[in-house]
Amino acid sequence: MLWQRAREPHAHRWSLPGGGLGPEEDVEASIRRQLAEKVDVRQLSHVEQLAVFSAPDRVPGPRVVATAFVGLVPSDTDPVVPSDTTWHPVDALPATAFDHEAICRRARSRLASKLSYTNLGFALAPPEFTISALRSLYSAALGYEVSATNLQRVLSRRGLLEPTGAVAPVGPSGGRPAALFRFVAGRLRITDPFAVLRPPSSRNLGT
Amino acid sequence: MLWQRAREPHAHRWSLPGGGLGPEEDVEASIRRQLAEKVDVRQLSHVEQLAVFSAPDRVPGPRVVATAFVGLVPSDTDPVVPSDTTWHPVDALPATAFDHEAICRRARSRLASKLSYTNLGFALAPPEFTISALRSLYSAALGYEVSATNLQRVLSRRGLLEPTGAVAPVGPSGGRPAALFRFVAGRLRITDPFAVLRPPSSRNLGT
DNA sequence: CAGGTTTTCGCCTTTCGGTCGAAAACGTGG
DNA sequence: CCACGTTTTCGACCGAAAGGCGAAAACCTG
Repeated sequence: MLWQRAREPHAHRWSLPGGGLGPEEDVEASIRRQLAEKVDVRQLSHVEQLAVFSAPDRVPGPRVVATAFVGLVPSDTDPVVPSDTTWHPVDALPATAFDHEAICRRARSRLASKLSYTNLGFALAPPEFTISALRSLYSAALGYEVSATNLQRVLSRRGLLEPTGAVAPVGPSGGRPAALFRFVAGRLRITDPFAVLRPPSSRNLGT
Repeated sequence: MLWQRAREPHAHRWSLPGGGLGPEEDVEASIRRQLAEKVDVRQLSHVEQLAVFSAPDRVPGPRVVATAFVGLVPSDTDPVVPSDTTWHPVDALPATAFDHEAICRRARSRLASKLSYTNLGFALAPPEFTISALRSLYSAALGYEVSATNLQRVLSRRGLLEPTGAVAPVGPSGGRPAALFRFVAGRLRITDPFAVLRPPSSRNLGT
């Protein structure tokens, strides 16, 4: 989500939301406050620090050190945004201001990595979804196609997926109606990565 | 590596090395400069940003926003340090200043996670090592025992390990002399994590 | 040379991930 | 109402990865 700068520097270029750190807040409170001016922050399903960007010349004029965050919203949310603000596909960004394109690339890389070895998928998915919808989400976020069969098995084995019992309405071209799933409650915050080199005799999975 | 504060605030408590950001440097250059006052920074095998700590009351007096880094040195290095500075086991930290204990815990957690799904092990190991020495390193960093057999197999399969041909001198109680290994050159920087949910038909491993 | 110690290696089992194709469950059009 | 296309689901198979175990190897000491 970018907004188009009206004034110099970098007028007309697109910019990440953000702003100065207030005296009574930490950086996460600050970014949530900045975002609240753009969207309904209650729709944020996940927020995490990305990195500090501090090159002396990253912005013209006085030195500005930025703490970049990754904020995710479920794919079904279409928040109302101000007129200068729109969503852009991360693969086709417009001309961006300052180092914001590099920040976006880092964020995209972080997302792709964490999708694979954590339960972060919950943050991208709507409350209920079909496996093929989830497959599309993962494929888009990872940048390559994944198998629906395998995706379902891997997430299920990790104890993340749960069938709702309902089925989705069928599409215009027919086909078997898809079962609806949700991420299990209690796994809606990011947890430990799924590690290799486990402790010996760890028969603790799936719970 | 902590140094003991001589003056208030938090006199006599132990503190992470660090300091202010200079006008002509980014945060990584800054932390390397700060560390250079304590140790030989050429021994640093890996440096990465950890997180920003920015609670308004994290230090008394004017607000200080800190960008914390993780810096690793190989286990065989014993750098000369100033008289106020010593190494401490991360499981038994002394009384620390400010929020530095929380920072250490986060760093420890980050290290344990990354050891598992990246090639970060190279940063902890000396240039040459035996498998059991490496096993000790991994066990200490992860906080639980790992199998030497499995560790060697996993790292070998990832193409990270290479035998030197030499063997280590035997210990006082005898036993078969251990073969020496090294991390393969070219893998001495952190690379992409080893991901699950791979793209279809990716026959690209081991190279 | 017997006994103790440590490392190494091969074998086995389990788990995991990837692939494929058949079957199921819908529409639609003759 | 039946043949056909479409989409989803599921089971089966396979290879790769990881964990576990014990025998063998290679050293010491007495």
